Amino acid sequence: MNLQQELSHQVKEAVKKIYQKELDSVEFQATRKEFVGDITVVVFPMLRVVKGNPVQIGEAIGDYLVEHVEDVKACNVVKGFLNIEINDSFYINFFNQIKELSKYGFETSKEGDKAVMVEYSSPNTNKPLHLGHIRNNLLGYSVAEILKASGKKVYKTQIINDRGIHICKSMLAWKRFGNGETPESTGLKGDKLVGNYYVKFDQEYKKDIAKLMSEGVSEDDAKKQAPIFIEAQNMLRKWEAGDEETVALWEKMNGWVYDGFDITYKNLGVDFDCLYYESNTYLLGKEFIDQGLKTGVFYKKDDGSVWCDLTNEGLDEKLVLRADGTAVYITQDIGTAIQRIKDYPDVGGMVYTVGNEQDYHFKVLFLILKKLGFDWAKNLYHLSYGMVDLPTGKMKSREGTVVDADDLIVEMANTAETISQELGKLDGYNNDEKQDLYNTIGLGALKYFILKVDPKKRILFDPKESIDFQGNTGPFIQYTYARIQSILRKAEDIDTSASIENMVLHEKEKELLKQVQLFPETIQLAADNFSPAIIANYVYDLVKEFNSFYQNVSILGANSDVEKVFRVQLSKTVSQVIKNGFLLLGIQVPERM
RNA sequence: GGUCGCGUAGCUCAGCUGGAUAGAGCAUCUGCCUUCUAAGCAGACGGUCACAGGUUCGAAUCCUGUCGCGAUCACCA
Repeated sequence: MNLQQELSHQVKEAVKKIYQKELDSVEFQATRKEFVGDITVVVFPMLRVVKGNPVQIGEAIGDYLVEHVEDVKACNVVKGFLNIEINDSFYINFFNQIKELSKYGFETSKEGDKAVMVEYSSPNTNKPLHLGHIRNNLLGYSVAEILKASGKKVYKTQIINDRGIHICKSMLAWKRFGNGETPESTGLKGDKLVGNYYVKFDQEYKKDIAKLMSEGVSEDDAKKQAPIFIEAQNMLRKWEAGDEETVALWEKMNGWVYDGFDITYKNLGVDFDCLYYESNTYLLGKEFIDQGLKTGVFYKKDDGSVWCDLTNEGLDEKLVLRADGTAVYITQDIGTAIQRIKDYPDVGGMVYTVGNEQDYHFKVLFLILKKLGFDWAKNLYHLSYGMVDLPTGKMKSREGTVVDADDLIVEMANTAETISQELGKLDGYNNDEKQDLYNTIGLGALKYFILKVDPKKRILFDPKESIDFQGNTGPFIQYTYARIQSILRKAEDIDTSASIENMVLHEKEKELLKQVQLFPETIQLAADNFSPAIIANYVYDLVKEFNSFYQNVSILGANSDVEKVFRVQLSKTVSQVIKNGFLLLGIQVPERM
C-alpha cells in the first residue's frame, strides 16, 4: 500500500469514528508551495456526507491522522484544505528502496499478455522524408517506448506505400529526363534523387496543362488529358499487369529510396520490428467484403458497388468496394489489419500514428472492423497528430516548400557545434567525440521541441527562428544530466549503495524526492494518453527542481559525510530518471557538454 | 452546410479528468561565476483562460450557443 492509499484508508476510518459516516472516496492533491505540508486532502467533497464546518472537519481528521498514522508528522487546515506534513523518514525509506533500480518506474510485460502493434512513418516512396514525417516518426517511436515501459509488449511496424500513381510519376520522369542517373553517378541520396524526378514530373505536368488550356481546354479536363499524366496512368496499369520492364524500374528506384530512408531513420534513431509493403497488401480485404455482405454489415447497390451504412453512428455511407470489384483504400486497410493479427497472434490492439487529416478515415475503419466482429477492434487507437505548418502554410513536396528531414538534422547539429565552441568546455574530446556530441545535442533539441507539445496540437515551424537551446528545451535537460555526471566522476569514492538513515531533509531534497516519486505514475499516464508530451513535461519539472537544488545546496561540500553521501546518491538517482525519461522520448544524454 | 479538433501572458507551451491567489520557457529588465559545468540560479514585468449563458459550495477544466483558425465530408490514397 502506498502512502496515498494508506491516508485514504485512514481518513475514511477517521470519518467513521468521529461522524459515524461512510466515505466512498477521498480527494488528494499536492500541497501548493505557499502552504506548509506535502499532501492535501480536499474537505469540500465530504460535505455531501458529513454536515458541518469544513475547517472543523478538517481539523478533526487531521488530529486523527497525526495520532494514528506513523508517517504523518503534523497537519494544518486552510479553508477547506487539510494539509498534511509527512515525516522525512518516509521519503528516505522510499529513496533507499528505489535508488539502485536501474529501471525504476518501468514495468515489464508478463507472460501471456497481449501485445500492441504501433504503426508509424509509413511514407510514400517517391520523395524524401520531411519535417512532417519527423513528427510522425518521433511520436510513433516514443509512444511505442512508453507503452513498453508501462508494461506492454510492443511491435513497431510501418506500411510502406511503395506502389501507386505517385511512384509512377517519379519513374516516368526519370525514364524520360534522367539520362540513366543513379545515386552513385550523382552522389545524391537515393530518396533525394527520386524526389527530384517527382518534382520534375510536376513541372512537366503543369506545362502540359498550360498548353492544353491555351488551346481552350478547361482546367479540369486539362488535368485529366495532359499527355504526361496519361502516360503515368499507363505505367501504373503496366505495373499492375506485371510488365517486366516496369516492375524492374520500380524495384530499382524503390531500392534507391529505401537506402535513403534507412540513413534518415538511422540518423533519427528510430527502428521497426516488422515491415508491410502496400504492393503486398493492396489486394487484401476483398474476401472480408463477402463475409460482411453475408452478415449484413455491408450491402450491394444495383451497380455492384458495396457499401457500409454508418448513418446510425452519425457518419455517412462508406464505399468499401468499387462497382468494378476493385478495392479502395479502406478495403486494403481492413485487410491489412486482419492480416497483422494473423501474422502476430499475440497482438491484441494496434496504434496508428497518422495525421489528423485522416481522423474520419480511422473512425470509419475502426467502426467497420467492430461491425465485422473482431474482438481486438475495440483496442484500436488512431494516434492523431496536428500538422507541422510553415509560416507560409502547408509543406508541399511538389512545390519544394518542405523542410527536409536530413537537412534539418544536420542544421541542428551545426547549431549545437556553434554554441559548444562558444562555450568551449570540451577540452580533451577528439573530433569524433565532439561530432557525436553535437549530433546528440542537436537531435535532442529537435526531438524535445516536437515531442513536448500535445500531439493533437498543430505545430508552427519557422525555419528562420532556429529551435532554442535554452529554457524548456532538450539541451537544457541534457546539460543538467551532464552536470550530474561531472559530480559523480568527482565522487567515485562514495558508496552509492550505502543505506541512508536518520537524515533531516533539506527542503530542496524533499521536493526532488517528491518529483522522483511521480515517475512511475507519469509513465502510466503517458501510456494511457499516448502522449510523449507528458513525459517531456515531467522530466522538465524534475530538472528544474534539480537545478534549484544544485544551485542552492552544496553536494560535494556538504557539512557531514551522511549528507554528502545522500546528496551524491540523490543526484545519481535523478540523473538515472532523466536518462530513462529521455530514453522514452528517443533522446540521448551526454556525459559532458 | 454537416462532422471532428483547437483557441490560456507579446511569442512557444503546461495546467494531472471540477479545487486554494491560473504556471513555465522565450523576449524585456535586476541581481549571482576566487566554491560541484552560468546551455544555470534568484527575482521583476506580463492574464477579461476567444465570447455569452448554464450545471454547483467551487469552472481554464463539464454542458449549450456564438465567433475565429484548421481538418474532413471522392467509385483518390
